[in-house]
Amino acid sequence: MRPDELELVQAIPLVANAAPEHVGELLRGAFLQRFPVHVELVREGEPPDFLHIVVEGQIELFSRYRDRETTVAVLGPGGSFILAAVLLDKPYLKSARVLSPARILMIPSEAVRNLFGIDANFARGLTNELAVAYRGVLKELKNQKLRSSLERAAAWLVRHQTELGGADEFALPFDKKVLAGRLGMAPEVLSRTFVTLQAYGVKVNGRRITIGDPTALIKLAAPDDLIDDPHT
Amino acid sequence: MRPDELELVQAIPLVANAAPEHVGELLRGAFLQRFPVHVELVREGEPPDFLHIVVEGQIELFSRYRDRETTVAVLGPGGSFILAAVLLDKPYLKSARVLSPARILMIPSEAVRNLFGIDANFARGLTNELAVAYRGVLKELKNQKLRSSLERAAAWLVRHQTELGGADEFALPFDKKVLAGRLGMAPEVLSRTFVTLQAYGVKVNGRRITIGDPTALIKLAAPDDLIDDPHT
DNA sequence: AATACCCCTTGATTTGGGTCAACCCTTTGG
DNA sequence: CCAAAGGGTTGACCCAAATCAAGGGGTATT
Repeated sequence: MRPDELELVQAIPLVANAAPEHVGELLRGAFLQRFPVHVELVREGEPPDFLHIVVEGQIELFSRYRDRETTVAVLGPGGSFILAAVLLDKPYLKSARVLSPARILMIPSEAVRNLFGIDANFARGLTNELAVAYRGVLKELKNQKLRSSLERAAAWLVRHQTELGGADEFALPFDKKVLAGRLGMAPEVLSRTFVTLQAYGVKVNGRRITIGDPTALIKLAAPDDLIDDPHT
Repeated sequence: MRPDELELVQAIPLVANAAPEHVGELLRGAFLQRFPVHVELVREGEPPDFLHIVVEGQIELFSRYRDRETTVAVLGPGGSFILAAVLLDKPYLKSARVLSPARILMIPSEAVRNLFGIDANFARGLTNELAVAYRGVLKELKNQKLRSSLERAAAWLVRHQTELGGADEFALPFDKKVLAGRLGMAPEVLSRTFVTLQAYGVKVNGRRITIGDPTALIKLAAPDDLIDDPHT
């Protein structure tokens, strides 16, 4: 790994948690690699060779069953995946593909497990990350079981808007097809949902979204910290 | 805590992971308490005062949103809940109620967090538990998004049967109403689902279930270790 | 410049599952 | 012994969302 890459990698919170004298050990067998769009990084059912951390780009996590497929999450820089599989040394439960050109830090899973036993601070960091991830999936499960498609879409818009600082106009971070998967609906349904949302002041033009009447949208979405807030 | 209770509690895996000299500290402020049916043990949104471990009985974990409610999981002896909330010191994401008379070990969350930093073995145990829980919710999310009601019911029967050692006749562990919630469908739908399952050799008489044609049922359910197996 | 491909939208139709209401049966309690 | 309450089933109906099919519009390719 080149010096500038090393610097980049050491800035990642998970890595930064490890004591300086341990970082070398952790990264000895690690790669920082670029991947083009559409590449499938990991496939569910395989044994966990590496812990993956997104440095750049977007990664879609999804699962297959019979002839169906569902998106579980979309990760951006800073996101890590298959942490639980690495810690338990059990097969991946989901697959991952590259959505937009990405750089991924791949740390051998054995190195992660070893350091976990040696470096308490690193272990603490991993566990926190895992706890946050746990709560994330749980929120997603609640989102799916408790809300309608329209509510999910509205809530996603509200949350995304606040994450972007509250600007009343912004661009979708990925294709509508992917968003539909993330929200748990067919692409056609998302299309119609956007039409319905016009009545709540939402204007859609390609990837550009305008929130014309935040109050109305929020009333529809009924955002709930225990479902939507990524930090609660 | 009485000596016989202490013995019972020390046999719990999570507790047994702690070094003997730490157990006293962990249990100093702990309770082992009995609760009658219907009691709501924790309510979502509240701050996490205790880590809860089920010693006896059944606990339903559920969430509310608007006027809806959904069951997230049903725990038996050995199950722990709200571990992630305790570790992060963030509000509970789900509520818990007693389904059948229960004994619960309640450990002050601060004691858990303190010992986590001191006792590496205890920390390892907690993290493993958390990782297993993470994978559990993720499987449940896949179950919901990838399968139909009929498939979920069939898969549940298959899995429950194998967990009971493969007997072709067994009793439902809780009310059908609760099972319906767990499976993510209305009680009426579960009723109709059981009727449909007759064509696959399933006989239902009150709580008694008979699996007449395991092959047919398995073909319908298409069980998948990455969704159904609690240990994978 | 023409073609092919992909993303998205729109319409028509189907269907899985929810809701409402009536009823049965069992259990509990006065 | 009867009433009340709660779990469960069944029928009728409705609605949200999936599916199927066609077509529009942009972009990349040759």
